[in-house]
Formats: sequence, structure tokens, C-alpha cells
Amino acid sequence: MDYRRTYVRDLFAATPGTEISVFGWVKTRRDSKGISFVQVSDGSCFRDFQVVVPAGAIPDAELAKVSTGACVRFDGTIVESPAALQAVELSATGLEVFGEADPQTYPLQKKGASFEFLREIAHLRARGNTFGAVFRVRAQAAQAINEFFHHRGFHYIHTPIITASDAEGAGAMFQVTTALEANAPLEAPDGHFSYRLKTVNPSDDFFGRPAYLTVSGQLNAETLAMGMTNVYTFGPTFRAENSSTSRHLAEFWMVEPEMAFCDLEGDMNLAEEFLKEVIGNVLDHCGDDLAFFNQRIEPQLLTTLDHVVNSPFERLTYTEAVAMLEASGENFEFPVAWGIDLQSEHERWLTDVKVGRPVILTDYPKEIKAFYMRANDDGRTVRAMDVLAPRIGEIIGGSQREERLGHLEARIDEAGLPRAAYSWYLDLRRYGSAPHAGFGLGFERLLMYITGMKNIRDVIPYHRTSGNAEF
RNA sequence: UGCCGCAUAGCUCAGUUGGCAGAGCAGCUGACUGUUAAUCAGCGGGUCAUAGGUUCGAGUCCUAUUGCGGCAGCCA
Repeated sequence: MDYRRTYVRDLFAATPGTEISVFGWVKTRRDSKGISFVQVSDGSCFRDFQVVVPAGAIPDAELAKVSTGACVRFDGTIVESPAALQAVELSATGLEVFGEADPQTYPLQKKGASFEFLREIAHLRARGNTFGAVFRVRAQAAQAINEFFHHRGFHYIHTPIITASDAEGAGAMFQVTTALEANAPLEAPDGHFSYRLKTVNPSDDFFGRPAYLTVSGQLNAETLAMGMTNVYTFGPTFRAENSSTSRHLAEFWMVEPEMAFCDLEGDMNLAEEFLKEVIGNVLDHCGDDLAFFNQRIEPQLLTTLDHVVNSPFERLTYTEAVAMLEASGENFEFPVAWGIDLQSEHERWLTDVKVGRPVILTDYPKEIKAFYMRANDDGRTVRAMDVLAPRIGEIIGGSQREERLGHLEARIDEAGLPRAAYSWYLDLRRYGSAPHAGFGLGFERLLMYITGMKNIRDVIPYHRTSGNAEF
């Protein structure tokens, strides 16, 4: 056995008469008198391949093991199929069952299960249509992201997962420590365990100081952009927010480009090109998977994605957006006024009702944005941008960074943050500072947009949320 | 964290005013020479989430707990 063999995705174009083997997992078996049909899937593509077992070709006792979920190899000959749904099929002469799946206990069935139930058996859900498609699209989108940046001369960098910056302002953080130890074994019979404190002195902790899981690679990425010009990170990110919504995870993947010699217009141009190219790439490479999502998950999916790829994004300032919301006549739960942070309902009205495609909002009030965003001359707004997408809301958040030392120090002071903790970040402005900009894109939110999946927990193999670290 | 909703067979769900626990699919047994979530016949399958309470009687009403989901906040 070797990875170099013919996969299911290639079998549909196999020449009749070819002797070949099909490796995979059984979706269904249909029996008629003297003949059986077995659908075999190996995850290489959306479709599964039909194997025909003629009368007497395989002993009944062996064929009986071929049930939904079993792992098998069928040997045989490619033949033209007399039926309409496939051009060719495998006429089986031999069978090896690698692993049976007891039909009495195997939890998956050919009829659909709810996504909530499948989350409980996440270790088995990659075998189904939906999650096979989700994870193929995920792989293709990740590939497309790397290609997008590679073709534009961006360097792929790796920023630290563990950080000592404790005040980046991007959200609650997970502390990383060896000072705490679980007392009882995790498999304690009563299911309870407690913690023991090994030290109360930070200097005795592993890093000699408080340390956390990163909430953003941006500040580190800026340091590499100030020397390599165009860089990006693509890696895991952590938020300890106790948020239980369909679009938040405690562990998620984020794409963060950072560009020297770039302003907010350049940043917006990159974000728009990025979304169009990555979505276009997935449209080109995952047609069967997207057709499935369009048919079973989100009826307008393909229309929407084509529209995104082919039409310009709407660009509005925060001030213009607030004026539109105020003139909308809508009765919002949270009233609109200049200076407020836009609520989900406001963003949804702008994207889904007013514009109908992605919207880029810029120049937010400085009070509701992070300290590192570049101040505008009006004294009250900053060069921030959010890309809002219909259905899912904010998908990208970015800004032109404050490159002027004095302005940045003032903002750090205003925010009540300790300058000393940012000495290395301030050094970038002290020595050879440059105008620069970048953004962060939530990879899972992009996948929700591309697949039409409604819950972010269903576009990542194993979701981590508050109260859930299963598998 | 707040508000709301849900919890009945392996899965998806019905269950009327409080009165014998139901269906489809899956499973098992059989039928059918080419099926496409095959079809047809038969069979088995339940601590109605947990703990209390009201009642002659609770899947159904009340309380608490647990789990799951939705929305909001936080954000990507």
C-alpha cells in the first residue's frame, strides 16, 4: 500500500477495462437479488464511487461485513455503468475489509443527522457529506490564502503563540502557567477534581512573569514588516471571552497581513482583492462541494459568492453609515447616534438590507477603537476599517497604524496602558518608522461565508468554546 | 455574563383538556436480476434529561439542577 494510487476523485475518468482497487469507507449498500451496490467514499472529492458486486463474486459472509461506516478495499474492473448517475463503476472481483463498523452501534446513518448531534461525534463526522465538504473547502481556502500572499511577495512569518503582552486590548486572555496543577486524575470516579497552587510568586512561574495565549499576532507582525515590508501570519489565536454565539470560538485561526509603505486605502484594496481571490479560488477548485452547500445549506450561496467576486465592495465612512442608519426609518433596538459602536443589527441592516454585498466602513471614532490606530486630522476619528459581510457580519478588522512616536505615546497614556510594556513596539516608531497598515481576518468566519454553514463550530474540526474542550 | 427556547426509541421528531408511549429512518428477518437516501413485508427497540413537588392519576402542570441551542454583549 502506498499513497501513490488512484483515488476516488480520479476513478470517474478511468477507462473501462482497467483493473484497479478502490479504497475507502462505505456510505451505503443496496442489495437486490443476486447483486449488490456499494457506495465507497475516500474524502478525495465530494462524490462517492459505485461498486457493483455481481452474484457469487464475493462470499456472502464477507459481503455481510460491508455495512455503512466499514473501511474496505474493493478489487475489480472498471466498466461502463448502464445507469444514468455515473459513467463508470467498479465491477468487483475481490474484497478486503480493513475495519468493520457494527451497524447496531455505529452512530451515523445515511439519512441526515442534526449538526448538534454530529458535534458530539466530531471524530466521525468527516465521513459525512457535509463535513467532508467543509474540510475540503477549509484546506483549499488555506492553500488559496498562502498563494494569494506568495504571488504578491508577502513573506509568511510565524508570530508567537505565547505572549507576555497583557494589554493588547483585543479581548480576555488565557493565562499560561505551570503554577497550577490538577490534584486528582482527570478520570476521577466522581468526575470532580481540584487545583493545587504550586507557587504564588510570578518569578517562580515558568516564564518568570505572567504569560498568555496570543489574542493577535499583529504587534509582532508589525516588527517584521518594519524590515521585510510585506508579511503575513496565519495561525491559531485565543480569546477567553465567555461568549456563546454561533460566530465565536475560544480558539480560532486568523490571517494577519502587515504592510510597510501602505495607508488605509491600500489596506482596503488588499482586503477586497484578498476576499475576491480566495473565494474565486475555492469556486474554481471545489465546485462539487459548493454545489452541495448551495443545494442543502444556503440556497443563494453561489449567486452571492459570484456577486462578491465580480462587483466592487461598497466603501463608506463611519459617519456616512451613521447618517444612513439614522435616515433608514428602521426601529432599531439600540438607537443610532454618532459615537456609538455599531450593533449587530445596524451592521446587518447595512450589509443585508441597504447594500446587499460586502461593505467596508472606515474612520471610526477613536474612543471605540484600539490605541495603535492612526489618528485623523479631525482629532476625533482614526484610520480604522471593518469589512462587513452579509449573513455573518464583521469578517475583517484592520487599520493604518499610528507611526508617529508622540501620537502613539499619547494614545497609550490615554488608554491607561503602561508605556514600559510597549517599549519594543515604540522602538519601531523611534527608529526608522514608516507608514504601515494591516488587517486581521477570522478564517472560520470566512469559511462560514464561503460554505453557508450557520455555526462557526461546524467549520473547524474540533471546536473550543467555554465549557467545551472535547476530543 | 444576561434574556429566551428546547430535552420523548440509535437518529429526526409527533404526543390534543393531565387519563394504556407513537411515526419515519436506522437495526434484525425475509422478498425482489441494475440500485442511486432503492423498494416491499414482518419483528425487536423507552428510567419521556436529573431531583423534588401538585394530583386519584404527570411525557404533559410547578420548582431546582444539568446539558444543548438561539439572541445580545465582547470581537475575528
